Amino acid sequence: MQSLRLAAPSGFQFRPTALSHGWCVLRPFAHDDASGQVSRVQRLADGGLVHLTMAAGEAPGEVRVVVDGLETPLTLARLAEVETTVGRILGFDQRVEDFHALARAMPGYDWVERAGAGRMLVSPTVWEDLAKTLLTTNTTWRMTKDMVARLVTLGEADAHGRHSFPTPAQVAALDPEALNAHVRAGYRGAYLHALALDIAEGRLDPERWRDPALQGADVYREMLALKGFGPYAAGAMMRLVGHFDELGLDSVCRAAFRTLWNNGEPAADREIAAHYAPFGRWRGLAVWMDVMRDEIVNGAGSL
DNA sequence: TTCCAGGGGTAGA
DNA sequence: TCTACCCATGGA
Repeated sequence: MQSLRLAAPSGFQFRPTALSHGWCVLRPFAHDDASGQVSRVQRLADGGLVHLTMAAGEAPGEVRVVVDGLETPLTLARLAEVETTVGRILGFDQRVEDFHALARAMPGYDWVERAGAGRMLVSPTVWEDLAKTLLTTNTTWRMTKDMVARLVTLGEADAHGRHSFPTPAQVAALDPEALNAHVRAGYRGAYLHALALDIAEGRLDPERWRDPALQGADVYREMLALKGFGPYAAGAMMRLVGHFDELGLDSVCRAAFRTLWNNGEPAADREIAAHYAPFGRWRGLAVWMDVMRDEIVNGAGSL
């Protein structure tokens, strides 16, 4: 076991980042309500499996990471990989200052900067986020958690039986029927298998989408071209690769808008879009802040 | 039994 | 661009 202390960017807050959406409770992530810790098993580039436990550090702007499962002290290469992975998961590279400045000036959004919200918890690979997003479509959150949990058992397990997220090759190695017999993803199973196969065989490189130099419209178009990814799924994925110019509306976003901004009345998507239009290139993030406001500000425990 | 969930694909207008 | 219909799954 080895304990690390990582320096987070200015203004970073652990809790609102960990709870920025439901990802912290989708395997292999786990969230401990009492301690606020986020943990997961991670497969390193050299094949070693580590269990990472991430938490707010004692000092402001510090994140504490406990690494378990491999011989310690870690080699320098493994140490560097763990630091990079944790920084990515917690969005250390996400620049939220401009969004905070904008939110500060918008009625009803001043809490965002005060709470230190705006960073999205992401997976170590875009592939993992794609697979999970696909499994949120047209199903309940409960079912999503169950499908993801079954999918994750295809990954390698550590000595305690805790699995890492399977690689595209591990998922693609099963035939579609066997995959779906295991994951029980319904019609989504074929899309999941095709996605894994495209990545494993090099036809698709979703990691590229994290390049901030890419135009959001181009990334969005490529996401929409994936089977099973419509406006909701592609819009939600955009948030996870650092582009916020799509709304990614789903039933949760519409419900949040109805409650917060429309006197409990249903609103057409064009009305919702008009509300978020003043946020410009940040509108996709503003949508999600409304969804998570109760969880982050009040600890609603809805995850 | 029917409805619906953190929707999307396809066919036909 | 819009609509109708279909798509597995499982809880309410």
